[in-house]
Amino acid sequence: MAYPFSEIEPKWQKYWLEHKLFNVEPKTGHKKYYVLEMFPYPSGKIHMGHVRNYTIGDAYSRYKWLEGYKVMHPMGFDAFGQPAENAAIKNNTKPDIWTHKCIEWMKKELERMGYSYDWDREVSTCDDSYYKWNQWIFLKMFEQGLAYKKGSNVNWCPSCETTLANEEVIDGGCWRCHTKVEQKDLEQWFLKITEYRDRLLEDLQQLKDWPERVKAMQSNWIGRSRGVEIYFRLKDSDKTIPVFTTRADTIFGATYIVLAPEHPLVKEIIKGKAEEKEVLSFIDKVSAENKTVRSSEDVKKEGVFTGCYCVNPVNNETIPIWIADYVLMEYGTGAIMAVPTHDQRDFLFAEEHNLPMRIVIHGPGIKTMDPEYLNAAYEGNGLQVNSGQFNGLFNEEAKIKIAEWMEEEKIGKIQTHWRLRDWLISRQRYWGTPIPIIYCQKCGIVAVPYEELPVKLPEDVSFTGEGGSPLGKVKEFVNVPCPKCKSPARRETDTMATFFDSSWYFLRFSSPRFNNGPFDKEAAKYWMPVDQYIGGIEHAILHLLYSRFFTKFFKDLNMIDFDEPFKKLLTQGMVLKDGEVMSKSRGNIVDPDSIIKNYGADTLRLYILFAAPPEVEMEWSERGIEGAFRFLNRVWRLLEYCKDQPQGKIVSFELRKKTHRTIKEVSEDLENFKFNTAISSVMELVNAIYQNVDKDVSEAVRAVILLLSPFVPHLMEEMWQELGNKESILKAEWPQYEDKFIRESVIVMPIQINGKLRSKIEVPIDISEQKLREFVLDDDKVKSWIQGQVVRNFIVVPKKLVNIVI
RNA sequence: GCCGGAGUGGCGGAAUGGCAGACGCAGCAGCCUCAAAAGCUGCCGAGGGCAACCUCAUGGGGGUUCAAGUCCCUUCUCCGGCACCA
Repeated sequence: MAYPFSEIEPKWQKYWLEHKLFNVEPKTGHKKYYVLEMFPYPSGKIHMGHVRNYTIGDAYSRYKWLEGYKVMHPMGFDAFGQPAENAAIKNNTKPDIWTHKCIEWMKKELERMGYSYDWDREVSTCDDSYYKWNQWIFLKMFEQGLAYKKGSNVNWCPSCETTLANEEVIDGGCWRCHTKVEQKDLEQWFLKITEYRDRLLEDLQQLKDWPERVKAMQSNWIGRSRGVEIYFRLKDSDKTIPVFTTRADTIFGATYIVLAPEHPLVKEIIKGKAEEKEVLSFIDKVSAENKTVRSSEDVKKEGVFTGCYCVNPVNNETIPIWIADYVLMEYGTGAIMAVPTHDQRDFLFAEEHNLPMRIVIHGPGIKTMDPEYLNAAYEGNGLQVNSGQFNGLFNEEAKIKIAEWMEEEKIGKIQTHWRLRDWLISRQRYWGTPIPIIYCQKCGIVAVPYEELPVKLPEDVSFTGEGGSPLGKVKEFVNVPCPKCKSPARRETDTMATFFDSSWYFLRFSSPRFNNGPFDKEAAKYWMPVDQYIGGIEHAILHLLYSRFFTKFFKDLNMIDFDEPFKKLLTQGMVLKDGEVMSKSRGNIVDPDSIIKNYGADTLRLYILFAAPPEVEMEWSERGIEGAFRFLNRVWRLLEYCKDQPQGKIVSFELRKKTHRTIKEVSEDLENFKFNTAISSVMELVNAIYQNVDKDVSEAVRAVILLLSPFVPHLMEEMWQELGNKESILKAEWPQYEDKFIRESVIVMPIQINGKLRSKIEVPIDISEQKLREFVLDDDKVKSWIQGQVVRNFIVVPKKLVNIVI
């Protein structure tokens, strides 16, 4: 008979909720802990990804409770966003009605999993009590010049009919619908995240408990490159062309320069030259080419000579100016110095067009100084040659010396280039936070006064699905007086990207009902930073970068006193089915509901933690679920050996040892999120109990119940109560192991001969080396192995093993 | 190309430089049963041997060490990020 999970689980869920066991308030003298999982978009249904994410957080959170911490473990909903608009059109309803219904369903699903949330702290970003503070933050940024509007070439998703941030473009497609992103010239709102680029990069070093790959991804995205801007004067002119290089050490080898075809100087310098026609037709050809085609790697590098020359400022050499398609206007200055001997792209281009070369770095592998014999550029390190007063220096050193010298001579400037661009946050959608700005004919761009916040989303909006910003069609919303001069003005009809909402929700949780600001300074001081954050790797750049930016902004406003919002980060792996991500289109979704129905939430929780370490991908297996279920039934039946037992049953010392060791192992594993091995240790203990059912197993069973309770909370509450405990297991203490059971008096010592295991002998743990040697050499197997051979070495690793070298 | 991560049985996965494969899944055998299910017990990397046991084995090749899945060098493959980025 399977254990009655469908009765046990709802019973305890109700109990936890009614007794408010997970509600916390700041309290002096208590250790606080803040566990947070990335809050979901309320689609109405949870999927296995949620289950994995939230089960990891819940197990850890419950463990921290038992350890004696006051654990804040909140949950909320990232409730703005496009799917609600689409659903509203499809189901002929309104986004807010739809969203609130979804939130209700979703909450029920989360409750059915037995998660330990403090529901009193719940927030939804679509409530005006929340988005009011989005607007407040926006206005603070606007005041500081960190939020600004500008016209530029922006990413446009034709399917979502809205703009996208650079971070939202994945492989040239929209992050949500994968539609190919187009470019459009539009006036849009940006946040000056670039103002924080140094700190966003440098502070990554503080994040000791973040995964390397996340830090690497952010660092790549921010993309700092240090180098020198060098000024090449045009021959017979006062004009200069700046080029950017990270290899100032190769400047003496620059034998020509190359401009991007779009470079503004090109048309000017070729005017009247014999080459003008050819150059213009080349420019036409390149501009007709698709941008992605042009930047793909295997396309041959093409270019033409402009007929113009410039002067290399370090040696006054006159060198030709070319234009080529492999130089991009978007990066650096749109112009490069070409050093074919030490840059492979320049090398290929120079060979193709028969341009001169000169070696300036002498690497260890280079035998001749004659570039004629090169068949590839040498991009490694070496000593400077043909480099004037820098000859003989190691190039890495020369790189710095040359840069400094160029600055002194005013022929160059040390510079840093960044890949990170400002964050485009305006969206031409309805279901988001209205941007609190009014446009006045006389006063220009005017901020909505703080006391008029929130600018509420109008409710009676018709969704036709025919495109264009829906808010623009609501006259009462758009037409307002200017806050300054009271003359008729027009309200901004774009809304904020939803990533704005999620960039600070972790702070809101510390004081979710606070109405004098986005969060209460004191509460934030107590709870923040988040001690443990858990979520998917897909947010490695987007959400995590934006949240770090907001945190630094709040620090600059003196609202908080720390730099980084998330102390420790765990990125959980995806749940796969048959080697692929579960998705509707693949039709391989396993619905958590059906698993709960057939096996219970405890089984699902146990399985998902046991099947793989949390940070790696896990393959879904129905057999695995059955195994987990089998194990829980086995645990449930342990009660038979605890209740109504005959008096005078003997306590097994071996079992006590196993029990205390298990406590030690599970505690250590939990600290390191090694749920899979923690569970396997408990499984071993359960196996050991079944080997000892004729003895008194009560201590061991009690340990099993406590150790499993973070993973399997409902069943363990039930068993805890069955053992006669009156209070919730959450009021119990995490078990402590006793040293005397961990220490061994006798151990089985493996004996290796030449590193290979040949025998084992049982010896007292504190045996002297002399005694041990005697025992070992007296062992029959050892004798037969070393028979007639000389023992060259006798290595004893105390309490570990013996290795005899013969 | 640069940066980050990973390669261990049929499968998921264990191993502070010290007995490779814990635990689970699948498989095989037995017990229980009229029978089945459930449960319980045992076996379960490959090759050799009646057996005791031996040999090989952690992507490949070198090295350090008494001892390497683990450290170093090199190489291959896969996954992720960035990239004609100067």
